[in-house]
Amino acid sequence: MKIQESAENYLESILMISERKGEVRSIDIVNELEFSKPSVSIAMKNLRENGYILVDKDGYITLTEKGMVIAEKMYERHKLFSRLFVSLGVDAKTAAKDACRVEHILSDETFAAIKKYITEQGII
Amino acid sequence: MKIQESAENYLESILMISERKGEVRSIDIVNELEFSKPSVSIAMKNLRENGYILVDKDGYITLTEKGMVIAEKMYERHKLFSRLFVSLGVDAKTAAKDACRVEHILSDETFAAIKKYITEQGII
DNA sequence: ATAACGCATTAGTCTTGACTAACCGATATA
DNA sequence: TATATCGGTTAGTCAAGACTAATGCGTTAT
Repeated sequence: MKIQESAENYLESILMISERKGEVRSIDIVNELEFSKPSVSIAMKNLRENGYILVDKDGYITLTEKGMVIAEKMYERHKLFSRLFVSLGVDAKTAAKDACRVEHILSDETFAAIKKYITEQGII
Repeated sequence: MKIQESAENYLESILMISERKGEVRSIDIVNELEFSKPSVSIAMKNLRENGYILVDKDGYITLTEKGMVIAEKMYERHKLFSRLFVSLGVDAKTAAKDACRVEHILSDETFAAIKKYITEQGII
């Protein structure tokens, strides 16, 4: 089963929230992403059933190894593109919004090439 | 009505085909994008009904002013990103595929910033 | 003249991923 | 104790955008 763009996004959010506040429940994701409770509930059910997250009896969510791999990949891309766009003069909010879309669609090859370039050039 | 990503893609293809072979019918788009005939037929119906294209009695398609504006915007972005990715060392096919996705999702602001940078740096 | 082909369309289906309305169960509070 | 709130779930809906199967309809070839 190929992971979908929306699933990648949820996993990334779980990682971001857990770094920020230490624990993650569905309601935190609702507030973070501004999706409805049912939307998040159904997404968490799918992630759980496919082995990307664990949910304890009190509703606290943790990433599995498999989920963490994806979350970290997306988070790295997100940070890189946000910073890149801002350093090119884009407004922080727009940069974040664009990064949030771009991060999911680029091939590994293209991402690696961009990363290499901006690292070598010392752009960010 | 906000134009959708898929509509932008069809308009861009119409422009590319018309530059390449002078005339465009639905079947040319089928061959170009490798979608099914019904998918293209329905898409053309929507573009026609929303004033982005004209279709004559023999099925030949032309862009309206409104359609051309979008087609050219996407085509410019496509060319810029393809060339950029290739110049960073990405395989041409992958570069084209990634450009084809990125071109639709970036804000005007971010695209302008990228364009400015790569022009100033003489990258492509 | 009839069969075959090429192009377009119609009808109906599927998946992704969002939504609202309504409800459940636990905890907190008047 | 009755009720309100909070977090979560179930059921059902919607839109975008693809698909297949089948049909219509000129044109070409037998």
